[in-house]
Amino acid sequence: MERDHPDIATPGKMDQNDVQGSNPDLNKVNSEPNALHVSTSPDITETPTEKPAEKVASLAGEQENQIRENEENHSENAQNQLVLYDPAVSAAGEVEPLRARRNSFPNYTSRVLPSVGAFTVQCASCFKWRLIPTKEKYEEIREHILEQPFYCETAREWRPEVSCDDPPDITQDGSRLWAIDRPNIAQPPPGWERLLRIRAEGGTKFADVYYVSPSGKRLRSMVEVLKHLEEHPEYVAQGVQTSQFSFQIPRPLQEDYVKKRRPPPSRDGPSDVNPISWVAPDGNTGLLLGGAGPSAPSDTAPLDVLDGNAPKKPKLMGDSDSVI
DNA sequence: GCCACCGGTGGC
DNA sequence: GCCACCGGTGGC
Repeated sequence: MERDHPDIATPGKMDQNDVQGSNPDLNKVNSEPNALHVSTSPDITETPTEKPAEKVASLAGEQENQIRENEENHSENAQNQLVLYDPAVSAAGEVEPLRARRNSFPNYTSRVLPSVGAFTVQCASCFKWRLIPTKEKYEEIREHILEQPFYCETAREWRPEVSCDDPPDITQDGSRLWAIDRPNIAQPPPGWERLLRIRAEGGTKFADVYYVSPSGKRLRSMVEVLKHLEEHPEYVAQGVQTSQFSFQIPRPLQEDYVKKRRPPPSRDGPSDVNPISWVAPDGNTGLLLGGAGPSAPSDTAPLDVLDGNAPKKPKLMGDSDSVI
């Protein structure tokens, strides 16, 4: 945490259109606990001639409208928001350059998967989004977001002067993909890493979570975790418990990011899905994920937590109402 | 041969 | 309808 990332997240114009500030609806959004935002680079499909960055940019533009609609129509609850930024766009060098992702081809990119670019959490009081400097800090906040709501003052740990009077660090301007994260997910055990991998748009699933053990083993389900712990009693001896693992994935705000499950074969009915009707999904709150990138090993997404305590709803979102 | 990513589905 | 889980495989 030393650097604030405001810069990261601000590539562009996001500050200006503060959707939040001017849009009353946003407040509603705030009542959502956490949201994640992902930027989709995936769509960027081919066109070898174009550069990734450009594509991303244009894509972002398209999404904007959609997002706005969502904002307007919906006011669901976002719980945690993550913001990711697309490295390609923002040029961030921050995170590690480590391995190139599988889809990054040598020259032309045929597709780039989105990755979490930044983590944000919404202030429970003013509802502005504050970027969280590191994934670890984000995970720490997320773990207790319901019992310990996040406020701008909380960010003073890394930004001494910040307060609700300051403009938001990031806003939903359509340049990123946002997703809603789940609140209260345990931090991974020391030495372990929880990775969130965003899948390409149009697939059957939004993302995958996996854990990397201290020895580098990737585990993709609780079953695998259990098995691995059995094979490595030393971890158990160190205090590692299954309750420290969660494979819950955030949900994209863009409703059609994930392909719907097969359209029921109705016989005459237009079984075809109509591409365009999306109704406003949920609020827009959320997180943004960025494009893949440099991000390294962990591309997880940052999350932002929003308020766990929205004045209005007594229950936080959560879980119970998952989705829908 | 490995493994990151994706699809598909059983079970709730 | 959702999601935990895992098989398959393209691309390295």
